[in-house]
Amino acid sequence: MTASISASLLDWYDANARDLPWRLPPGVPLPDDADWPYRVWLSEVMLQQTTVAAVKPYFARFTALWPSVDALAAASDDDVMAAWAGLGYYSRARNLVKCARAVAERGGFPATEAELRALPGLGDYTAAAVAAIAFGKPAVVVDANVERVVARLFAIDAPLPGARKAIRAAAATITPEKRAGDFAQAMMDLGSQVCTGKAPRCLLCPLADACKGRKAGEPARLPVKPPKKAVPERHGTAFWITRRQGREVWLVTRPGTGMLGGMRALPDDGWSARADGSGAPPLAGDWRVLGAVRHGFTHAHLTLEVRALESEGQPPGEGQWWAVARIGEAGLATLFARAAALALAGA
DNA sequence: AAAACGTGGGT
DNA sequence: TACCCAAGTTT
Repeated sequence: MTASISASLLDWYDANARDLPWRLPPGVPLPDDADWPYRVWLSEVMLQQTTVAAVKPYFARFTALWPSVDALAAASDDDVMAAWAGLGYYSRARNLVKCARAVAERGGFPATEAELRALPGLGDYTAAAVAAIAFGKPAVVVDANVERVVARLFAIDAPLPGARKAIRAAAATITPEKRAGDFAQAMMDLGSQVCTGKAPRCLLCPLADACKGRKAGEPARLPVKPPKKAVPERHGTAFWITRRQGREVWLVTRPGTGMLGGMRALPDDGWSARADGSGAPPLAGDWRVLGAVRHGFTHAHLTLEVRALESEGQPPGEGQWWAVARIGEAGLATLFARAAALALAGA
């Protein structure tokens, strides 16, 4: 019974697998090549909480700039952070570099789930995914897609996150010894294309006959999720400080932890997800209000006012003058890229 | 254990 | 428009 589930799913995958830049076609043996685990790992980290469409151009750029884990390990933090700009969850990029250096140091990626799990930025999901997809290990790979598919398949009604243990145990019963990587990716393809959150396409599902959630009537209500918290509204100010008739702008590097940590940015008034900014500019002067940018984070919505000043002196603290013509290469996170766009439009 | 941590696309 | 949420990890 459970064996027939994995067999049905793999048959479906053989016919319906998505063609993705980091993926082998179904059934193709694992390459005996050190760059293969690197590409799997890189794609998995990029895909954490991030859509396939968003990842594609970043994966292409990273693999062109740094074709191997050794190349990435040798890159500067600044270059990697700048290349990650716009993808979000920047702690991933900070951990990416740490992980690359650790892996280069030990001479390649480890092949076991436990060793992978000990690397920076690899949690339960990513360690299992790399073990299965890069090394063919029969690891139990559970992401949000698998949670949804399994909760429905076995009609697990307990609410998340409490249901995770039961979901994982159920997932383990259908994980095959062979083609573990294909199986993991098949579950994720099924979850993203067929067993979708809102309107599952049960008529196209290779597991419909076995699905207890479908039998029970309302597969779309599973898995049961906890109520969502309200997202606070915050206000802050960013400062566009120029010299040389607006040809250079003052940029800072944000602290290594916290929001947009380690990213180059415009100076601001200390706003955070927890509190509004002070509004206080870093320099006295005749500031011009250029407008505001609205930006949604996971746990706060921000209105960022943008003020501009052509300055004689240097602002206090660490920072650098950056050619405005090259602002696109500064590696600004989307929030500050929008603020910069506003400044350039109003200049 | 709960909260922090980005962004863009879909509905 | 507003809300949802996607191949999660860290503290």
